[in-house]
Amino acid sequence: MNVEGTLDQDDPYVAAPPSSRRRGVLADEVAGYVRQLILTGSLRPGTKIDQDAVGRALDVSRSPIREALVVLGYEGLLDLTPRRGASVAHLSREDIVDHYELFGVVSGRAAAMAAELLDDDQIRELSDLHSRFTGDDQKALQQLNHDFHRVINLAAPSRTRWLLRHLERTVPANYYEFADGWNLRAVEHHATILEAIAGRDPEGARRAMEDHLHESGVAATSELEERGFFADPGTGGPAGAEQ
Amino acid sequence: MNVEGTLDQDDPYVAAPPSSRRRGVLADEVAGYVRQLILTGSLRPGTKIDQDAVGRALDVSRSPIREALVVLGYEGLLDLTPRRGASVAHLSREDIVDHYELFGVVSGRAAAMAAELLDDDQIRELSDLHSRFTGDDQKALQQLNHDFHRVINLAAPSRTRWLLRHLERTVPANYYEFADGWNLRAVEHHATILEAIAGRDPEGARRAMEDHLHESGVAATSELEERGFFADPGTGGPAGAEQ
DNA sequence: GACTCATATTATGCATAATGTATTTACTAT
DNA sequence: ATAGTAAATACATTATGCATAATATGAGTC
Repeated sequence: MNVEGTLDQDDPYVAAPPSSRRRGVLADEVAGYVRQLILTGSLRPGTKIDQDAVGRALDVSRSPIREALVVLGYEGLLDLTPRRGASVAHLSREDIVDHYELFGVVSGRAAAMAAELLDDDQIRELSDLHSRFTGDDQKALQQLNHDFHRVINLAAPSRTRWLLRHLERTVPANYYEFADGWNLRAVEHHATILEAIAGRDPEGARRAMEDHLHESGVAATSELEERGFFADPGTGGPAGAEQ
Repeated sequence: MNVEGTLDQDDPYVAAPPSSRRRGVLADEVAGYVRQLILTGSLRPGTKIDQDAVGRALDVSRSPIREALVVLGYEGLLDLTPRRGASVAHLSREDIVDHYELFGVVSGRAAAMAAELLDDDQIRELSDLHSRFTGDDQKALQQLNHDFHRVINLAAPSRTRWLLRHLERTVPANYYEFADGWNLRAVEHHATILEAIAGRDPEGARRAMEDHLHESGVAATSELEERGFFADPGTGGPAGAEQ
């Protein structure tokens, strides 16, 4: 049927990444691929995932695809229905905000522990990372931001770090977060957090971190809004039209 | 069920459930099965998962097993190494305590929202569930406990509920929790929580819930301790004895 | 013309086979 | 005897085939 040219209309499964062909992580690649499609809005909420189409796009079989779908289901990005396959979950603005709020209370816990447990070397490292947080290079900023939080999270026990990784992965925004003037706000927030930690003020650090994540959620939501991520077909629209 | 005889060394993959043969949920069954083996201590930390053995025990093929292992990996119960399969994660006392602490901050958030948002009917239902929390029937107590928390969590947004389900599933203790005098303590805790919610006191509800989960963690840890769940050589270190 | 039921088609889920990689074992050379 | 290397084995991972549930299509009836 679809030899190759018949994907013009609406076939979101287009980009066929380089055939890394490295075994053992195919499922991860597939998960990343589908995650991107979802978080960038290429796959709209409610859309069914066509396993064969994914397989064709990435040139892999259904085994790794299946594992990837299970993972994305656990991340909350897909709804898995037993004999009906997977479909893109409906993520509302409230869900995004809530997600960041959760991120906030867990990160806040880590920050409070950091204020008590980090040694002077680590605080110096934190300060150093903070001072380098300038420029326009999105990739670099993202890396610095990641490292900054990483040093803080080192003070938390492993289970907390595990949950933070989990929450971080599932956030639909990491990709665009530092657009506009957001990085300026982030620097201010980081300064407040750093100050509280250096001042050995656990509750202050917790509050600062919670605020930071809260505002991150607001920023992420409006960013996603602009990208048309919440493109409801409107509850008014009848159901028969979507593909 | 199957936990009694020689399950330590030889072949932990003993119980072969009836061949339900119902499609679409095989992976869930496998996940539940392996989860039980881990949480009951039949599979010790560091043990490699023998996929063929699981397949033989449950009479299923590799596909659903693989999906189950991916899930358990995401739950933190298994360590998945790319080309080296899955092995049981090392869960320390600190991990368990930490897990309940996380459970606490998220549940606390839900409880605080419940104090603000639950209507009178729901509070009555909560009170009713609470008053029925007596007797010795473990199953019934577990169900009542579950319902009690469920009503509270209804006040939280869906993402929070999702995370709570996630955290609940991963707790190595649900199975034995109400042993000993723990249910008496739980009743007291629930009374305090209920009081705060009925009194429209968000912060009180949060604190009460966090305390509840904290003590749950302590109880769970000692319960697991008694069952020999932490049967590693002391915190010192697992020298190269394990396989 | 709308609805119901039967049939055909599609796609999901599981089993099995094939493939490649890590690990162990055997052998040789120093 | 030991270290290094190469063959062999075991096993994780991916691909493919097949049975079945779900969905779409069309005929027949009210």
